[in-house]
Amino acid sequence: MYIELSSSRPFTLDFTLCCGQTFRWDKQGDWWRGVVGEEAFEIRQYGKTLEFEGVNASFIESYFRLDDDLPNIFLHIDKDKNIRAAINEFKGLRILRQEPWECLISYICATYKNISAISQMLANLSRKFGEETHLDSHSFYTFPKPEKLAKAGLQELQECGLGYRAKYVSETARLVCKKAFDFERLKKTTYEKAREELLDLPGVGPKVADCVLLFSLEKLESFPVDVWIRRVILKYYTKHFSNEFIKRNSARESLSRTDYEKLSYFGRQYFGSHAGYAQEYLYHHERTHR
DNA sequence: CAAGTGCCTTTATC
DNA sequence: AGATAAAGGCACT
Repeated sequence: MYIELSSSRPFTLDFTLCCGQTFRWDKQGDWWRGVVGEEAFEIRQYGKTLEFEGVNASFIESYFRLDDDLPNIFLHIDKDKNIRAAINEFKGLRILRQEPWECLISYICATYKNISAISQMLANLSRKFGEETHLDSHSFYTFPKPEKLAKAGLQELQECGLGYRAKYVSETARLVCKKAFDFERLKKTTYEKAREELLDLPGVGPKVADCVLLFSLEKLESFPVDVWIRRVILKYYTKHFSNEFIKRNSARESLSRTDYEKLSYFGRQYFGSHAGYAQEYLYHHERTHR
C-alpha cells in the first residue's frame, strides 16, 4: 500500500525513526521493520511516497502523526535562529504517536543509558516476554503486556540487562495492572494532571514523565529536559535565566528537581503549545553536531 | 588495546 | 531546598 505526501505535509521517515524517540525499529536496506501494538509492519520512503505492508493507511497516518500540521507548527515554534537551523536541517521529523505502556517502560529503562543499550534491553524484554509474530519471512516480537512483566521475576528482568531498573519495571507493571492504569483517561486530561499521576510510578521522575506525555499521551507542549537539552539551553538561551542559575548549572553535573522544572517550564513558555516539537528538533540537532 | 568517560535519571539520605 | 551518592553495563574514544 502507498501514501503520497504533498509538499504541505513534509515527512522524513529516517529522521523520525532515528532521532531517539523510539527504540524498537530496525532498518534493513530501504525497509524499516517494527511492531506497534499487535501489528508488525514494514515501511519505506522514496521521495514523497511511503510504501508499507502489514497495516492500513489510517494506521500509518496515526502512528506517524501525519495529521499534525507541521508547516503550521514550524511557524509557531520558529522563535530564533537556533531552532530555525534545526528545522531547516531536519524538516520532516515528526513525533510519533506511540503506545503508552511500551513508551512508559521504554523510558523507565532509558534512564542513564545510551540509545543502543536501550534498544538492546527492550529487544531482550520483547524476545523473552512478548509474542512472536511474522510478516513475510521476518519474525517480530510484540512488546510484553503489563501482566506479563508484573509476573516476571526480578532475576529474569535483570537477565535482560535492566540492572537496577528491573525493580522499577516490575513495580510499575504491578501498579498498572492493579489500578488498571487508564492511559486513555490521561490522554484526555491536562498535561499537569497526567504528569502528576505518572510521577507516582516508581522509576518515573520528571524527565521520564515528560517523555511519556509527549510521545504517547498527546501532550505536545511537554518539553523533556535531558543532558543534551540542558546543554542547548545553557549555550543559546542564557539570557532567559539568572546568572546564578547559569553558573550553578554549568558547573554541576546533576540537575536538581527545581532546576529541571525551570528548564522545562521555560521550554513550554518560550516555544508554546507545540514545545515538544521544538525539543525534538533541538535535541536531534545538538546530538548530530557533536 | 586498556582504561576512562558518558549515557534522553531516579531515588535515598542527610 | 539542595547536595551527594549509588545504581548495570555497554559503547565509544
